[in-house]
Amino acid sequence: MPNFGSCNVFLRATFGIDPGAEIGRQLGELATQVHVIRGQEVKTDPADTTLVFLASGATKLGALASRERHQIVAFHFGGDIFTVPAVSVHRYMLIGLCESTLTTFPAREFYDRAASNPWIMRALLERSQTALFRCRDKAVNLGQKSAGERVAGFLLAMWERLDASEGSSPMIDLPMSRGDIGESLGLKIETVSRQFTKLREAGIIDTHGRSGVSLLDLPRLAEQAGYYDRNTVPPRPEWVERKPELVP
Amino acid sequence: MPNFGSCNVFLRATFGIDPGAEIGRQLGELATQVHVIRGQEVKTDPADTTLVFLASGATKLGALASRERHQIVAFHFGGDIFTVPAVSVHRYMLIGLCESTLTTFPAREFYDRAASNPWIMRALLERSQTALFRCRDKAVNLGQKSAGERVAGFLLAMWERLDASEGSSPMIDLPMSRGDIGESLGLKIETVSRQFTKLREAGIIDTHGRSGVSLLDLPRLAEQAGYYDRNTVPPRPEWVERKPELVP
DNA sequence: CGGGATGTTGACGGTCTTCAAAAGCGGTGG
DNA sequence: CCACCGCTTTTGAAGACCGTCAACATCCCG
Repeated sequence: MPNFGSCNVFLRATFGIDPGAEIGRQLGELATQVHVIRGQEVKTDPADTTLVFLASGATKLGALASRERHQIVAFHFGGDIFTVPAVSVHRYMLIGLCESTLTTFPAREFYDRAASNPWIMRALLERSQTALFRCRDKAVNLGQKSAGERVAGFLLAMWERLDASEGSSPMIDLPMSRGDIGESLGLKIETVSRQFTKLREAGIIDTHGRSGVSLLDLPRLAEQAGYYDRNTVPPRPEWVERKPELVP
Repeated sequence: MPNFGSCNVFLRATFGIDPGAEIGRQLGELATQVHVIRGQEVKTDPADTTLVFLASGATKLGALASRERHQIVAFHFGGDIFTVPAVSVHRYMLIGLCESTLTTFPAREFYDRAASNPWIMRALLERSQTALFRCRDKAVNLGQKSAGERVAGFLLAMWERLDASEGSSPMIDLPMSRGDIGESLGLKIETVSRQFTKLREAGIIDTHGRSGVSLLDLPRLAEQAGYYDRNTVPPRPEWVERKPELVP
């Protein structure tokens, strides 16, 4: 039985599809409406990729490296479109950070039906690449950066994605716990906490309760994150210090 | 001036396009043929994403976290299609592991021209997702696994991708140096070397020269990689030990 | 066969984790 | 409105793992 809930909102907002159109009906047939509360898992097909539209709320996409070792590979917020992979070497799971409503589709069938619509495929491709680029940046952070750099970088990334109010000192309201942050950054909760304390003592941030964070000094925060310079174009010349080796 | 080299091979092999077709001509106009030797960088547009088809050889896609800190986010081999991101918080660069020939396209324009062809878009989307899933697995490894687990997992992944000869004990010929492996796994070269030594002393692998590795005991190697069990379906039940929290 | 790059091994030190306990927040009920 | 209680967060001390520095061995190419 077709499920026309936030699915229609999704199709219209993301792809510009009139829900009354034939393609809208065909895709709507694949939709499953899901509502989760904080901490609850969204069940996805372990045998095939699931396409997810997060209508409202926030979720974390995590993987099990082994029992007791979780890695969060991405946070998602209202309006996001993403995929939950089938089980391979790691098992992924999608969990609500707060009360959230979402629409899920079996990815393969969705693609089959959407293939004839250039706009949809283009939108899916670009969002997939955005996710890939974010994931690559995460890999760089996990592989090369210290705990302090990771936490600072995390705060900057969240500030950009949560689009804080344009006050004098940007303030963000983190929907995830310190534990979630740790699992996202490959750090233990105690280490995350210590880094928050360091940034607070340095006057770079301030914290309010469990979730409120004021970014008092963005340039210094970017510096702590280990970026060259976030606001100017990165260095262009001389990238070939890794010897080009003798020409044939 | 259109460049019809391995581009035609690419279009035919990947998308089933007859190079004589109009779409083939239009895409061919965007192609740039590149030939690199070991250690040489493939120049890509810092301002826009580049789509790359690797006709033959092998490359590494690396990012600069800062000067002197590189992270390799992916290795690619002949036949692979992938993208090199524009410069954002990190600068990416594509470097040959050995003599390689490839074709590059400006991604945006390629997508514009290919949008009307469902097959191409579908193929691009699925390859993008493959890259995303690999990258997520890498993030899990970097964030949660020990040096020993990372090296063992790396060898298994390379064995699968390089498709070793079907001998009694699989043997692979690594095209990348220990340094490259370290940069891929977020470890220093000395640590990688020590882990190789451990695996060799345990009788799990054997090494021949710089690049040859025999995988003498695959099950034990998978065990060292920290996987539950690579050959059976991962555990299905009881995944919600993270309390679903009180129902409203 | 020789030289330089690549890889290996050892000792030591720093960063993050582990283990343990105290403090703070936030929701519930009086 | 305030006191209580559970859970999250913070803080501290000790230990493990990986990184750093340095020396040596090996491989591969000319």
